[in-house]
Amino acid sequence: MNTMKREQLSASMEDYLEVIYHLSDSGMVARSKDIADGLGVSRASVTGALRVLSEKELINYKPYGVVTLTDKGRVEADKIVRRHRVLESFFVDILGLDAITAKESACRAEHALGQQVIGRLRDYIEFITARVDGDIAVEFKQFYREKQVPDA
Amino acid sequence: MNTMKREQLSASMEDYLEVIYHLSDSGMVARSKDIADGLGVSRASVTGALRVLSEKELINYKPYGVVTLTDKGRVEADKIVRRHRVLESFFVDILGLDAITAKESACRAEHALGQQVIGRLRDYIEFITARVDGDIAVEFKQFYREKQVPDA
DNA sequence: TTGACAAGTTAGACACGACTAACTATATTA
DNA sequence: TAATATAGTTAGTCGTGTCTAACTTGTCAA
Repeated sequence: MNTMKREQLSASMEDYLEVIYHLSDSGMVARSKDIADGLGVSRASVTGALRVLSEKELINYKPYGVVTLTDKGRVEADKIVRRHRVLESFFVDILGLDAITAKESACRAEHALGQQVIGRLRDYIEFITARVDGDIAVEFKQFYREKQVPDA
Repeated sequence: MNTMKREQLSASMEDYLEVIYHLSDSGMVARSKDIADGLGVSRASVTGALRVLSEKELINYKPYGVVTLTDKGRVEADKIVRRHRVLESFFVDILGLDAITAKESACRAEHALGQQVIGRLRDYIEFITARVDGDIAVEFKQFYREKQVPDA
């Protein structure tokens, strides 16, 4: 029955997990230094976070050892990464925001929105993207450009 | 030249300011008790927050006195409330989420998204809402309903 | 006008997440 | 293989935001 721990991950811990996921993803082993660099945080902070994630059984971790995701950790990281991707896609493909703003905003908002909102957002992107009668993204781009410079 | 303090408000302080704004809005004086109830926080926490907001010159506050927004505070609160409203509107009017989920999500996301994203979102709502060729919100509602129950 | 209750404050504790400085382990390489 | 550089950990501190318990102030009704 899985002990039913209510332990929601904090935004910080989600960030750590996400970076570990991406580092593992790109073939490399997730090293403490890389995690620190990836999050702009001290190595000492990483050590603390690794202990927490390890206690929650989301990563395999021994002091001075390599860091890998457990199955449970991969599932969690997957959820986070998916949330991130949906948001980033929405910001770029629907709102037409630049890549940097989109990524930064997704990073911050991904911790604040639940599965219901993200799921609906995913549906919305699909819905808008799949429409055949006119390209709404293009039309919207024109709309807000005209708005920005009302009479230039 | 306004001392140019870079002091961004924390999410918590934004919440306090927002509640004070709404309490003042509805004619009443913002009492510590009401702020506490509004945020689901102890009265002691409110006292601490009021001191902080007072130091930042966002509220007028003396121990045991009434709390009112300064001009600067009203400007800040206004920004926060506007962000909140744009998000809530997006969640309800575009994504078709229920009022409760929309409000809760807006409360959490409003601290994570900057003016650029919120502004673009506002434009998007306007753009979609103003379209004459078909009601996209209604079409989308149909879309995700069919999606939820693929063959029921 | 005073006594009781409600509202507000203070003091002290705690959790979280970050930091620096100093130490230890591991790797590299001469 | 021994010296050294790099990576990782530990210990201790800090800021933020929360809490409870105890105290103070304010208010209102008898």
